[in-house]
This record gives sequence, C-alpha cells and structure tokens, in this order.
Amino acid sequence: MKNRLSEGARAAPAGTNERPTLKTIAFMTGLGITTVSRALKDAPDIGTETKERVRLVAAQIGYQPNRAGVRLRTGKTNVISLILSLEEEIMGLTSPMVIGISEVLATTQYHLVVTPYRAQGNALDPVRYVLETGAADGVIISRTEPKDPRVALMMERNFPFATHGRTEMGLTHPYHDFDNERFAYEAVRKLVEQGRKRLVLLQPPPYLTFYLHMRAGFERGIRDFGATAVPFNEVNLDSSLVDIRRAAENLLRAPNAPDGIVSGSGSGAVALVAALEADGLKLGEHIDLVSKESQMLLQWLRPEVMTMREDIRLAGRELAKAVIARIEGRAPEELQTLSYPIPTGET
Amino acid sequence: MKNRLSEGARAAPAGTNERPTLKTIAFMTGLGITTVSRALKDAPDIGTETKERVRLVAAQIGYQPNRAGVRLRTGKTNVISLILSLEEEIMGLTSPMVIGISEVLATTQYHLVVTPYRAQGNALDPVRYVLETGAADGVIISRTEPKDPRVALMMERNFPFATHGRTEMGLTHPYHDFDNERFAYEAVRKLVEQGRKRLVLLQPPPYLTFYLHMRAGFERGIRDFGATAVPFNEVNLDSSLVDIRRAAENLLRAPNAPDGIVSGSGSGAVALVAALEADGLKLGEHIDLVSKESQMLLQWLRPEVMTMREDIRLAGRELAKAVIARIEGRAPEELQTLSYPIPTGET
DNA sequence: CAAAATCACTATATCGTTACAGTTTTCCCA
DNA sequence: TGGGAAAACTGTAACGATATAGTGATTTTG
Repeated sequence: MKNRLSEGARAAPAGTNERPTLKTIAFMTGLGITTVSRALKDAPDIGTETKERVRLVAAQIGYQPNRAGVRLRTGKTNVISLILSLEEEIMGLTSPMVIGISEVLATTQYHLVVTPYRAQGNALDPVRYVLETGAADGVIISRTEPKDPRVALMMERNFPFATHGRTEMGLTHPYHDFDNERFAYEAVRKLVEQGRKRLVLLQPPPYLTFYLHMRAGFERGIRDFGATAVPFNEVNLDSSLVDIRRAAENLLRAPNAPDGIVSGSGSGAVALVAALEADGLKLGEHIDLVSKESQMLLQWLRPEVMTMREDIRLAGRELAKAVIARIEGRAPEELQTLSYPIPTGET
Repeated sequence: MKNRLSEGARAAPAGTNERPTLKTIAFMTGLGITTVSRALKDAPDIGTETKERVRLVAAQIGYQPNRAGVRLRTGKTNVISLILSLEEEIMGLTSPMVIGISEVLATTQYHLVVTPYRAQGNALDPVRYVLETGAADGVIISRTEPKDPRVALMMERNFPFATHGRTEMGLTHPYHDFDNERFAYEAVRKLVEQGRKRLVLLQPPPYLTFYLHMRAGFERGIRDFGATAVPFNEVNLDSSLVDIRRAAENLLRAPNAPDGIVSGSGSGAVALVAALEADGLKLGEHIDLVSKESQMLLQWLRPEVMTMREDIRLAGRELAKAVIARIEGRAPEELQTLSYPIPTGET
C-alpha cells in the first residue's frame, strides 16, 4: 500500500557496485532518505513494518554509514585516541595495551588511533590537538602525574578520557591502575621472609603517580616487616638498562650494600641481575630480588628471582571500556578500577 | 586596493572562539571561500600577494583543515591503517613497529589507525574492510605468505600498501624485510666455527614467507660449512614458550640430539635455554645457540648465546615511508628495502 | 461533526571542503 | 578601437549524514 513511487521519481544511484549510501536504500525501498536514516536509528516516528523493511535491505546490501558524513554532520568521530610516550616502548608496554584496547573496540564502531609524543615536556601537545581539532571522541593516556595537566585540561573541557594510573588532584575521573603499593609491600614481605634486611627499590621516575604508590608500599613493608631502606636514586625505571646496570654495580660495591632488591619492571630486573652477578654475588645466596615480570624470561633464566605479573592487556581492556562508558555519559566514579599483582604461575 | 567588502556583506562566523574554517579566513580577508581554499593549495590562478595574505591569516588563527570535510569531499582519509595479527603481540613486535611508523607519520598529515585481527583465518577481513569502506589511504600488513591473498586483493584494486615481509607471486609491491636468509646462514657459520655439527632451527610457521628464507639460509649454511640438519618441526616461533620448551627437551633427550641451535626469535631462545639446562646441558660446552635478540636480555643473562639484532623500529619507519610514497604514486619497484642482521654490540 | 491530536513519512538546510563553471577587470594586439 | 585572451577572483553544487520543521492522512475527542 505505502509503496507508491510518488511525485517526481527519485534518481537512481549511479554506479551499480558503488558503496551503498542512504540514498541507495531510499531508492530501493521507495522511501525518503530521511525516513531511511531515522528507520535505521530506530526512531519512534517510523512504522514498525517500514523499519523492518529498511533494516532488511540495509543488511542485504551491506550498508555501512559513511564515517566522514556522520562526523561532519554530528561531530561524532567514532575514534578513540591512545596517546603514548616513547618511553613506554622501552618498557614494551605498548603491544599488550594496544591489543587489549582493540579487543574491546572490535565489538564497537570505534577505531583506535595511536598518537605518540616525543619527550616528557610535550605530553600536553597531543591532548591539545585532540581537543582543538575534535580528532577523537575519547582519549586514553598513561604515565599520570599526581598533578597531571592533561587531566586538568580534559576535565575542564569536560572531554571523555580514561587514564592508566591515578592522579591526586581531588578530581574524579575514570582510571585503571595496577596496585603498585601492594606489589611493593608484598615484595618486601618476600625479601624479609628470605632473611633480607637492607632493601633497595628500583623505582619509577619520581614525577609519576605510581612512584608514590610503589614507594609507599615499600616503606610500609619496611616498617611492618622490620627492615632498612637503602636509597637508590641515581636511576629509575625510565633509565636505560645500561645505566641501571652501572648504577647498580656501584651501589653493590659501596659499604652497607643492600641484600635485597625490589624491581618495578622485568627489564630493569635483568639489568640488576647482570650487575649483581658482575659483582660476584649469587642470587638466593648473597642477595634476593623480587620483580614484576611480563613474560617467562626471568622465571626460566633466573628462577631465583621472585616474580609477580601485571596484566597490561587487561588494563587495555578496562581502559577502553571506561572511555566508552564515559562517552556514553556514565559517571566517572563508576569507572575506576584497580588490578592486583598476579602470583607467577597463575594465568 | 583589492580589499573591497563588496556586494552583500558576508556573514560573520558565529562563535568567537570556535574552530576556524575556510569561512573564518574568508571573512577576515574579505575573500571568497573558494579563493581561500585555492590560495592555501597554492593554485596558479590566485595572486601572489593574496596567497601571502591568506597564508598569514591562516597561520595566525591556527587554521587546520577539517578532516571530515576533506574526506567527504575528496575521499582522502589521511589515514594509514596498520593491520596486525595477535600473534605479533606474543613476539612483542608491535611496540617498536608502531613507534617507527609514528615517527614518520608525525611529520605528515597522516594518522595511524591500528586494526588487529584474531585468528590466522581472518587475515583478509580487515583488508576487505578498508577496501570496502575506504577507511584509509594506505595499509601496512605483516606476516606475509608466499601466495598472500591480501596482497593479491590490494594489487587487483590498485590500493596502496606496503608489506613487512616479501611474497612470491610475481607481483611487484612495496615491502620491507629483514634478511632472514643471511641471518640463518651466518648463524650456521658461527655454530660450525664453534665446532658444532648437528644443527636444528627453531623456525617460523611454514606458511609464512620468511620461513622459506630462514630455511634456505640454514640449508645453504649446512651445505657450505659442512654440517648436518636435524629436523625440528613439532613447534615453531608461533608456538607458546611452554610448548617450545617441552618439544626442545624431548629433542635433546632423543638419540642423535643436536649440538647447535639457531633460534629465529629472542623469546624462543629463552625457552630453548630453559630446555637445554633442564636437560643438564651447558651452553658453550655441550651445545651452542645463536639467536635473534631484541633487548639485552640474553646478552646479559646468557652471554654464551650468540645474538644478532633485528631493528623493528627501522622496519616501521621504512614501511611508513613506503606506503606514503606509494600513495603519492611512486613506482613499487623503488619501494622495496631489506635490512640486515646487526652484530650485537652495535647500535 | 469540527477541531485537535497522532501517525508515518519527507523536504530542506547544514556540517567543511573542493571541482567546476562562471564573472569581472585589465591588457594586448591587429 | 574592438575583439580576444589572460589574470584574479567567486558562486553553486556536491560528497553523506542528520536536525528541524514541516505535510498529509487518519484517528480521537469534546
């Protein structure tokens, strides 16, 4: 009944196997473009039967909305921007993070755009870029600082984002974080259980939030389990492995050298092992080491190193879910998650 | 002189600190939108002085073309799509690859979109997606097969792309590859120099092109240096480290066990080391191992392992340059590069 | 039974950009 | 001096989608 091809025949779309648009569907169903658009959006003012018909045809010809069209008209980009620091590459965190995010985005319309920045000082640039050009609907950042200007900026603009790592600005925003406090605390416990007393921490660079957490867990462990903290500030997790090794060799040769080490990363631990063995020390005998570990490397090549795992891929998944939820308007306080050290051996 | 604000005053753009568009510049200069557009494109029919003026204003207000507008009108997305397999994450190749690509794209207008696919069988899906939706101007793929359907498809459609790894289809396309033939050949040389005679290769999965190269180099080395190849087909570089270790333990306990191993990846080598030590063998004494190595892990924890480096970040840079050149119309035969094993110790 | 409300659908304008087809103005040359 | 061409600029339409403001039937309601 309703299928009158009424006033002024609609133009047939040009090429036969061009990419279908709303116009194509409109032509095929005899409806107006607007109707098709609204039908696909399940708008309340379109008849049930019509919606059915439109959906059928759309599925049949494999219609997919033109992203540029939508973006131009509505401003919605369907893009999540992952902003990363080149330092992360050194730690090898990028791969599993990207994979984790992708796993979640694959079930949505979102694409993942990766934007790295060079030096520490430029961390704000990519965020500004996204804000100014509207390049994405949401942003994921990592390596947060206690007072993070990127977080301040995006909060001020009310722009959806999620952070890998927490902040300390009294602002409530979505985050996912690994419990580095717990990690360091448990690490100290293990060392003391081995009879170690003079402990050092190979820690994050001091301007990052998780420095505070890891440091706090370490200090708390020192107090609770009755050990002594030996300072080790010449290098940190961002230093090159060569520098870490050199600094550790010096430390271990100094008077009052430590007999237990906590390493905040697996690759850092490798440098530490190289250093202590160069100094003729034996793991498990003269000294003990607890480390984060991502693969099975340490576990197999130096089983004496005690390890705990941090699941970065999970972090990627959580962060992706959080930004999307934020874009959809969920409250930030519901989008904060923590993950915990995984005892080596478990999945 | 030319600055007449002539017939029918042009509408002033709305909000004061909205994002500037061509319209904004047109209003500020008193020119038409078309003129501004063409001026910024350095078109020949615009006066030199006018171009200057437009460029100045554009720079002043920080004009950046709206990507959605350009994309809708011209079809140019200014996007490069990196398509990766989840297997790559296991090898940890993603990070440096992404960084390398980004380094190059940062100097251009291109954005990097990362699209992973799940299982081996779905490798074509993301390529089809890009082709069908026009989601990118160019594509980078890796893990090529000798007859690679993705390459065939993109060649047929004349779509710009570059591959990490070569193919063997008689089609000329841009690629970057590591010389795995040379790597394996040199590895065999080193082992024979240590007096090793019965050699195995921990090789790539057989359906990938670089299996052929690595295998060929290995066999050639065996012939040239007079050694024997011991088969080892139960596992390959895509196998889990646990499986590799188990298979290697069995191999080493069998009669006629090898006394030299070539490993196509650093993490594979870790599993091999774990296996041979579990069997009570000593590196450099009962057996020798040559491996690719990306970090300093093996070098420091098992200096007895001989290593060569593959620069994945460089690969990323080369691939990015190649796709872009291809998009700009350069001939594919000019866009094929190889990189060579880097002796450990050099940068 | 006329006025109001509801239902199902549609035309138009617009987002920012560029291809194309003009329009003026100036200048040159026969 | 007039015709033609070159130089410099501009209006319109279109890319594909959607927000807004309709239109014309049909149904409800007082």
